[in-house]
Amino acid sequence: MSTIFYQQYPKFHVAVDCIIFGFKKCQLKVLLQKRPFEPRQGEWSLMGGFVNRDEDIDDAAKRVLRSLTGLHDLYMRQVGAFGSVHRDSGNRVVSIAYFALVDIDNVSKELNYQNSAYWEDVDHLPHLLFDHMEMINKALLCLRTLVPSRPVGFHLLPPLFTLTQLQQLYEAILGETIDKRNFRKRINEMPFIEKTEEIDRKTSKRGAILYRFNQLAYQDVKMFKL
Amino acid sequence: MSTIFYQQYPKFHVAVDCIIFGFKKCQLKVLLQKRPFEPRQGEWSLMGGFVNRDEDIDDAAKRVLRSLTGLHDLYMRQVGAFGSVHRDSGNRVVSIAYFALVDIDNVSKELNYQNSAYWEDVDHLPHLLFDHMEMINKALLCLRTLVPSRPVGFHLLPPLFTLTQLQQLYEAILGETIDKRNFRKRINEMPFIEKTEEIDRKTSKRGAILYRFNQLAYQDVKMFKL
DNA sequence: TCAAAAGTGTTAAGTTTACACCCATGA
DNA sequence: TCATGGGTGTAAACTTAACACTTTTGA
Repeated sequence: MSTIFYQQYPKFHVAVDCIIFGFKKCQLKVLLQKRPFEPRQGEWSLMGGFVNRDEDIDDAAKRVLRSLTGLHDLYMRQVGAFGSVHRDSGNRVVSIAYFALVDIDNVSKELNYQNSAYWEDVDHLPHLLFDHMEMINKALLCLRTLVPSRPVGFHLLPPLFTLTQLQQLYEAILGETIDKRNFRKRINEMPFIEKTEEIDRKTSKRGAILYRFNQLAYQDVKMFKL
Repeated sequence: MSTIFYQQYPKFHVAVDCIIFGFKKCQLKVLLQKRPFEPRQGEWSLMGGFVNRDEDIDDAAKRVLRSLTGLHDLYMRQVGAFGSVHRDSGNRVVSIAYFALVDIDNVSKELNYQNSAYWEDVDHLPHLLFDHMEMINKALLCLRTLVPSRPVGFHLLPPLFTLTQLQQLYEAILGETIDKRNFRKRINEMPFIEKTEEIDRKTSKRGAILYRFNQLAYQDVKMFKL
């Protein structure tokens, strides 16, 4: 074909970097890697990987996410492309950042261990390699913009959750306290957040009703506000 | 350095594609190119270009934008990276989309002509090359999300504008009609949208007061709502 | 003199916020 | 029996939405 046209132009390494968010003990967390190889071995970084020749960039991100979590279907969105000339000290690499939301207990501890990956609180992050902090900040911005108007927070929780857990999740993401009664009033108005028969007894003596997010019921309504 | 590490990984062409928005006659418009070269000569497309070896991707976008508009400092934001394997029928190309907002009368008609570029209404777009329509749709989404909470619309207007123009701009971007009195009430509460002494007589017999957006005054307030 | 766009306030409806006490249970 | 987290409603403040007529002037 007309591939000759393209030959005069330079080529670049293209990578993906993944910001994996989790939630535990009222804290929003990111999965960081203590880089297990050179260059810059031992430094904190996001988990990344190069895009393969016959692989969509989204699929490269899925592959990297899977390799670190063991999860196949997770919520993932592109954050953006990072392409400063000297962003990677080793070579010119254009990297595309993705963020993912996972239920932290579903993530393979085995794979985390193998990859020297650890959960760190988003508001106590160590110094990071290259422009990875910038990537996290942009991902956080995406998340904070998305979360009040789309029911995405549920991906960070187990399938059954209490309203207290849900509220603490929103407080952690948005960085502000929410009035308990107002919060529950709003949640109760959403037909796709369903009360179950189950009771959680782990966090209180009295026990708390467990709720479930019903994706199908949400399809009918398609409206969510904080 | 440790560049050996990178050598085993594939390299790709990296391009930028620019969605240039303008506003004229109550219509939001995009600058499209009738592709003047092979492959796919004659098809409608966004204006794009390959990233140079020692060029930040943002700078590549600025270069392309300048080459088509003649403008140096324009409002520009990244939309995202597009990297499906077969998105470009010629070769594997990862493309990063940017959108820009311009005052349509500032754009060089000369350069538009040289590049076979034409302004088209966003809601009457022709069939476009590759995934360029997808890029425009994502850019529109960005714009529509941004516009009600950030004072970016002004980049689409001349330095002095009437409130009717401003309202029509918002109506065109958001695709909904706005109540005139409510709109003007809100605008009047924003100290950084300043009345001038000038009167516009082009669009009405009576004449309309011209306003100006004061970027510095906005820095102090930093709040804008619709 | 009339057509066409500019300009101007009030009221009702809806939304958001603030706020405090009782309940159930395991230790 | 008491400490802990779970659960519940109302009223005031604020924000948003709906609505119609007068002004100016060039043709």
